[in-house]
Order: sequence, then structure tokens, then C-alpha cells
Amino acid sequence: MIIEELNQELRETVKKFSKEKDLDVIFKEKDIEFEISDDINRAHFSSSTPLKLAKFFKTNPVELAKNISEKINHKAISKSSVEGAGFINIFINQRHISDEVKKVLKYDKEWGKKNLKKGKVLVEFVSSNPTGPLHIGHARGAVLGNIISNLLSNEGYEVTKEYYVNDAGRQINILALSVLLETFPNKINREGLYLGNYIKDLAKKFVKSKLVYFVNEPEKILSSDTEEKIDQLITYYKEGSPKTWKQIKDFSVKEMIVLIKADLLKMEIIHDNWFYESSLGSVEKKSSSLAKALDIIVKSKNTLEKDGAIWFQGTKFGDDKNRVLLRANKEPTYYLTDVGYHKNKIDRNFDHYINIFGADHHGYVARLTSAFNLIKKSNQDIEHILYQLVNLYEGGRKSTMSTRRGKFLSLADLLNEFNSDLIKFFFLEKKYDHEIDFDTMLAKENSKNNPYFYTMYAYVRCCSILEKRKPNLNKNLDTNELLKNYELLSKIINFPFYLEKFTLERSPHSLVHFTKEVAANYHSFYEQNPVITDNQEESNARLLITKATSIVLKNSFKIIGVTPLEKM
RNA sequence: GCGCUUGUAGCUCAGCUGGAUAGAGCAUCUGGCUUCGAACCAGAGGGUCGGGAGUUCGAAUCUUCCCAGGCGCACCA
Repeated sequence: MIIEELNQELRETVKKFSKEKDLDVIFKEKDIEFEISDDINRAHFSSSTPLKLAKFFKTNPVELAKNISEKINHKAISKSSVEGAGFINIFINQRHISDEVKKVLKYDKEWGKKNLKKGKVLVEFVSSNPTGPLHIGHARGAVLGNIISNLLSNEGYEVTKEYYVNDAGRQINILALSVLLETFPNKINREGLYLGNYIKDLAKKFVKSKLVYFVNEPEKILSSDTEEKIDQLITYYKEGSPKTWKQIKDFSVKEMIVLIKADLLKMEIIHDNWFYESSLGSVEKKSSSLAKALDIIVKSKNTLEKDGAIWFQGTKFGDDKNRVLLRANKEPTYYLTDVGYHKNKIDRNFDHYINIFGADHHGYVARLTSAFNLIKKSNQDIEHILYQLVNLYEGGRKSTMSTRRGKFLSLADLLNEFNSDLIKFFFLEKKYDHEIDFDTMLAKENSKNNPYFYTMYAYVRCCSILEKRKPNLNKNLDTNELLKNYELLSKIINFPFYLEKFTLERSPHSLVHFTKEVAANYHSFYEQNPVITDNQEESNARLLITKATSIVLKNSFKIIGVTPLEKM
């Protein structure tokens, strides 16, 4: 890539210059670089390096810029100058642009893709409890995890997308209880249980599909405390009708996962691996990930015993309090279970781990990271990406979502209103650390303004022209045409650089904005430059620009996870 | 109270690891379809970048203090 070559040249020049001056200063690499200019009338590439280094060289920036700029030499440079407070501005020549455009066409589907082997990454995302269908908040995590995975694998990482299924624990028992009470006649108050319509559906399906044993409702008086009462009921059915309990629990979890998978499939988001909490085994079993993780942490002397429980000394690592790992009754807490899960991840030998969580989990990150660092192998590391929550509004009024109370906007309902590619653009154009207020009515009214249409329309225009006439690569390019449209071409030929940047920055929204800009440049180009004309050379150059644009848009769509349309 | 996070045009958002005149879309206003798809283009107006202070050649961007919103502070998951 030209920018990398220019940076290389710039760094060598600066190095030479400092040797001449007999100075031995080590510079930060990012201080010595060119950036792609956003104003092509000013420059194709510009650098503020002289401004940054003037102090080290004890000279004024303009002077330094002149010195450096005179020494920079690259065959692609057509003009280089010093402007402003000490910026180096350079233009590249027509020959180079033309070569680059040819390269884009040659690489086609591969343009922007790196073939280097960069290591194995495990991306965990969605991981919603199978106690209810996915809702709009999960959808945000889903599209985010998907695009981050795509960006990474495009950069040459070997990516595994994983969904962690919490199929054990109290929440699952509550799910089972909710379905059970819906299945058998009883007069028990359902307060605190899962109340969504999907529970009724599960119960109906359960009755149809299985031979069930009848269970009675408990005769003894239940606690007046909701949570206590739920636990009493769970114990009553679990111990009183173990066979039915297990049947209904397994059935409910299985069915919920079927639903979740179906929703994700509709979004064309497919996890490579579904990891079940229940497969972690028990702490009693020495060989389980749970036991191994606990063992390592205890041996690292970062635990203490209090009230019969084993606590992790989180305060040593900046947590505000210590956390229980193993309860006095030898039951693992959720924390230990998750640490055990990460032990399992570690043993599967990835180089890098990314967890994509909703921002409501942020308090959990420090804890998990400290434990991870104690049990990891060297050269492994973990990273958390937190996305802010989606607020649901109904007619301007905020409505609080709750899976338990059955109050949420399900992904399935969302998909009935909007196509999945539209939803992807909607979520991904916003940075993930920004909250989103979602009002279905408003969203319907505004859906026409979704950048999806604007961007896709540019692609459709390209396709429709290319259907009429194909560019000829063997003919000479009208280089004047290329230079005239450099603003568009700059994005096209620097596409791999942009992708690398977006991946490194973990800023998928930038890719969406980038495609919007490419589309804008193309729309503008389209209005001003009839592509199919009698002037063969001119027409061919414009066809090449059209083809190159379509390549960059198509490759971007693939990473974003939307289907390119040839007609709309 | 402590911690994390957000505050940029009327609205929805980019820009934030310091760089040149703070950008889009929507809305408002003015133009453009007999020609490759007008789901588009060209142009106009609209800003104390939440507020104060600091760091420096330079601050929307870094530091700090306020103000306002969101989230989190379990032997729940």
C-alpha cells in the first residue's frame, strides 16, 4: 500500500536527518506518519510530523518540514510541498493512481483482504440466557459481534464465534417452573416468573410432544416472599417429580435455543460454537474446568476462606470488594462458573479472546479479567467490548424492558417490521458506546432515511451500468479522468488501509460511515459524469471507476453482513 | 456515596491515541429528470463542541473540577 511505503520513507528520512544532526532520539512510530488527506485539493497525503518533532530537533516546524520534504523520495510522488504551520503535503502521480485502480480490479473480491496468518481469536457474543427470546438489545450485540468477527477474519485472524449458553442455575429453574405451572392446572400466583407469551407456547408444545406425568400443586403454605416462594416451588417439583422436572427443564431450554438460533439465522449471524454451561462439569470432579480454574487461583494465593466459602481477593486487583467463588455448600457462584468457562476457553489455545457484553455487565469485566490473567497461558490476552443498551420507547414514552415480565421488543417482532440488513445498518452506524433510543413508530417513519438505502442504491447504480457495458482493462486509461475523481478513488485504493484501521480501532461504525462516503462520492460522480458515452477512452475510465466502486462497496457489505442487491 | 459511560447544528449522529476553515443525514429554503435507475445531485441558512479552569506552537480531542442523563455496585445469572 502506498501509504505504508510513504510512511516507511518518511521514517527513514527522519532517522537519517537525526543522525546528521547527531541526535539520538527515539520517536514514537505514530508520530512519524502520513495520513490520507480529507481535502484532495490540498493534498493526497499529508503529515504533521514536522510539527511534532520540531522540539526534538530544536528548530521551527516549517524549517524542519522543508528539510524532510526535500529528502523524501518515492516514485509515486508528483508534488510535495510545505504548507501551513509545518505540514508536508504530497500528491501522487497519475501513473500510480492508474496502477492502483488496476490492482483493485485484479484483486476484486480479495481487495481489502489480508492473507497473513495473524493468530486465533475467540469472539464470544450474544450469550443471552435461554430463558426468553432474543430482544432488540441482544440484536445490537449480535450485529456488533458479527461485524467485529468479520473485520478480524478479513485481517487474517482465524476467528471462532461462540455463544455461551447459561443452561444451568436458578434462572433456568425459574424458566422450567414457569412452563410447568403453565402445563399443569394450578392456582399458584405467577408473580416473579417468566410471563411472556412464549411460555404458553412452550407449555402447549410440551404437552403435545411428551408423555407427561401429572403433578399436583403443593399443599403446604408457601412463603409470602416472592423469591423465597419461587425457590420453594422449585424444590417441591424438583424433588417431588424429578422425572417430569427434568423433562420439562430440558425441553424448555432446548426449545428456547431453537428459537434463539432461528432468530440469529434470520439475521444471518451464525456462531461456530455453542458452549453449554452444563458441560463444564462440577467442582467435585478434579478434571473439570471449574475445579482446575479454582485450583489455579487458590494456588496463586489470591483467595481466602470466610464463613466456609472461598473468596477471590478482588481488592488486590482493584475491585472494590472480594467475591465468593465457592459457597459454603460447595456450590459454585456464577463468577466461578464463568471463570471455569474461561479456563476452558484458555485450554482451547486461542491467542486472543474478545467478549462482547452489554454495558450493564461492565462491573463484571474487571473481576473476570483479573481471574483470566491468573489462569491464562502466556501470550494470551482478553479484551472486552461493551455496547450501550437500547432503550425502548412507545409513542415517545420510555418503556422498561424485562424478559421476566414478558415486556420487551423481541428480535422476531423487529424482523417482522424491518429487514435484517436495515437493522444492521441501524445499529452499526452508531458507535457502540452510545445509547440508542428506539421507538418503533418513529423507526418505521424514518426507515427510508436509513443509510442502508443510500449506500445500497449507489451499488445498484454501479451494477446497472456495468450490466450495459463492461470496462476494458487492456486499454489505456484516461488518466485525467482518474485524477479528476481522486476523492472517490482515494477511498477505493486506500480501502485496505481503512479496513486495517477500523479493525485495530474496533470501530465497525467507521466502516458503515466509510461506505456512506464512498456512496456519496459515487452518486456525485454519477450525476456529473455520464459513464456510457461515445468517447471510448473516457467511457472506459469511468467504467473502471464504476467497477472499482462496486468492488469496494460489495466487499464492505460482506464485512458488515448485508446482502448486496443488484436491483432494488 | 463509589465506579464505568455519554453530553457536538432544531432532531439523529460522525469527528476524540492533539493538527490546517468542526462534518453528514433528517427538517427548512432554492435549483436540477426528454439522456446510464431522481431511493439521486448542486446550493443556502443553522454551532459558546454541556460549563469553568489547566497543559501548549495548536484542544471537540489530553488533565482537573462542576452540571446533566444512562448503567453498575449479590454467596442472582
